Amino acid sequence: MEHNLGQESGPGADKSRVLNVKPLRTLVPVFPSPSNPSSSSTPQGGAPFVCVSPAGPFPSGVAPFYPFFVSPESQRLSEQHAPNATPQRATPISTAVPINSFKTPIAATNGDVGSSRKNKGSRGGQLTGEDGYDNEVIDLEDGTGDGSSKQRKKRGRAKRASGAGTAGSGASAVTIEVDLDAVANDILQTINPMVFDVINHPDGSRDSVSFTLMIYEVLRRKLGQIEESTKDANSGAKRPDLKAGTVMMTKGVRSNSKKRIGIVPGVDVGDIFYFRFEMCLVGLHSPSMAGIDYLGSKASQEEEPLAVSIVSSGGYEDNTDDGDVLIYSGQGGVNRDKGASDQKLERGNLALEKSMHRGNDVRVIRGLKDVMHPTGKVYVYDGMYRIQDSWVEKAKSGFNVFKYKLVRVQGQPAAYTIWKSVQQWTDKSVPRTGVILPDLTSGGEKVPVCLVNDVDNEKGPAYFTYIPTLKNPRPVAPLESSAGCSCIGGCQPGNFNCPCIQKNGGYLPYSAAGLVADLKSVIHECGPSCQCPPTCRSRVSQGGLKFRLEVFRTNNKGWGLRSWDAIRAGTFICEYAGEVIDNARAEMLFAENDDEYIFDSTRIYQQLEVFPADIEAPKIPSPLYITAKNEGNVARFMNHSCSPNVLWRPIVRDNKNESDLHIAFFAIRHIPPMMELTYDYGTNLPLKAGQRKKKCLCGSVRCRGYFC
DNA sequence: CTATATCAGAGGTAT
DNA sequence: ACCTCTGATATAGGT
Repeated sequence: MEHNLGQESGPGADKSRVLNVKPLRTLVPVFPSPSNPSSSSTPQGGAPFVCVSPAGPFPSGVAPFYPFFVSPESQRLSEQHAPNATPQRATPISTAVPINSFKTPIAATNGDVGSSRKNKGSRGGQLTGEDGYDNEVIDLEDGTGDGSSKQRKKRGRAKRASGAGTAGSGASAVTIEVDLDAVANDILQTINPMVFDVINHPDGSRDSVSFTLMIYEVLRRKLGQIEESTKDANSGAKRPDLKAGTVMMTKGVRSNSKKRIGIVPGVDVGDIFYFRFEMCLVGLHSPSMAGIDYLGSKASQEEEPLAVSIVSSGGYEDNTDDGDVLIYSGQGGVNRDKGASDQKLERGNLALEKSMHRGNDVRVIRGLKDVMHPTGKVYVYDGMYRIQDSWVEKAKSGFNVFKYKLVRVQGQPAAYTIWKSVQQWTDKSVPRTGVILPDLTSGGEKVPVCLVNDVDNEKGPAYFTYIPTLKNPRPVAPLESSAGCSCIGGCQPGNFNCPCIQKNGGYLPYSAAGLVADLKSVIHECGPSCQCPPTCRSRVSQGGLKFRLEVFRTNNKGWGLRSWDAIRAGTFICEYAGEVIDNARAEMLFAENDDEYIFDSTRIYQQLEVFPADIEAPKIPSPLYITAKNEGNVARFMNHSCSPNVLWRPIVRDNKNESDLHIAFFAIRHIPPMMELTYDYGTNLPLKAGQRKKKCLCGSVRCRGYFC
């Protein structure tokens, strides 16, 4: 909540006390106090914020865009305290449904469940009917326009699973059939139809790309969650990434489906991806595996193939020493059965050759190892490169390999070089410049959080004490039984006897990679009463910081928060630490208008309405107010944005006969390193006594103009 | 923890 | 039909 220039130094804040010395876990100064008061923040005297007229909440020229955002009226959080109110939604599929809800209807056991291909003649890519569910029709264009080219084998997708049902369905083993296509269809049915209009626009947009990726993530995680909880012992490798991707392709839920040379609308240089399919779905790079994407001789008006994009991710002996130059290896020369051979000037190799001669630049994606997830990769879109040279050389194998020298086009935003810089800071070969404090947590977290200013002369935020966790977790009446679980080795997917899994609708709340499976209104974690170890997958938010964050000086928003490490969508980042206060104290602080660090769970916030069911989220058991003015963690530095990349969710943890309530922040999109972390502060209308609207400086095209 | 093995895959191009 | 700088899991090796 450092959004306002110098606002962190309130009226009572003595400038000389900025960064006072305090014991462990307290902000410690490493420099003398500024002697020149002019470098200090603006004093509190005048109105620090531009107040927006109540008549015009949106800046002129920017119309409210309700199809994708929930209108403030419809999103107002209920402030009634209904402790046990977690009504089942009437939507076709709620965010969490016990698996037996997905039992394939008898009508759908025709061996082609969920596939729209065979039904193309009558229904094309419509999202309904095939699964036997009688859902409202959402008419989707089938982006392929060709339903018969692929006749895939349809194996019965039914899975067997043994184990007790969810609470109330008894403990007898049941055979559960799960049709993932039907599940996927149900999820797609819950999407706001207007979202598809944006996605299907022939020219992509940031929204189109963003929505596509959000839907893909929801599908992928949900399918993975279901699959892991229903798989039997000897089931083979599962690929929810492919399954979700196929569904999206089949239904035409993709952006920029027309392949093109040059930039891709809606995809920014520096954007990151965690699956090849993501790049495929947004039109950045089509092949699901191959490294070179090109227009065939038919597709390009010319008689020759032309390259459009390449992925360099370690499969060949590429050279990436220079951040702006890439020596890329051609494709081919390796065959599982026949062994190594010379590469030929065909396919992608030929296309790159032709593109070089015609001077057509190509998109470059660099695949890197994901340090947070060593088994996985992260793909960085590094923008346009010019093919400057090509030659043939002998690889280590002794066979000929094509090589292409690509040079990055000037004038593009930094992307891969940011990753290189972070790497250099990490291995200490180059120092991070502008560091004021190497670790403002003073060891309070497992990873240091540095304080950086390479913008102006501000020496640091106002004094506060760093605490890593919420001080007085607010006990709430347990929604159900508060008895913890007895999963000695940690809660396991598919164990429907685990009470914690039952509370999450039959699933673990987090994937094996630690991502939230879905952003349901309340996430139930294991708590002190549970017997599972701290490594339990249901304790993700209790592990402290994982990312190397830094508090940095923004250009115009005071201090902000960002990460050296890339953050994958769905990842827990931190909780909101501070001091829990009651309603009366919160009202008082609001009235004094002197606390910029109040977390207020009752604020209305604007949220992407991709899944309208999210309108009601988050349902918090009771209002929660936290002040982080005097004590807090990194969350207090997160600024507001009307197009945020972070979202909060309430976490409930069992603790004897009560439950502890925490606020956890999750990434809602992939966040490249060094990009500011922001969430939607929301609005509090009508304003509480003494409260003022604050001018929003997020710069988003959707900026509401204010927050409060 | 890092490296290697295994293998079922997907869309796209070419045949 | 053929190709391919995947990705999850398993196993072996190293520190």
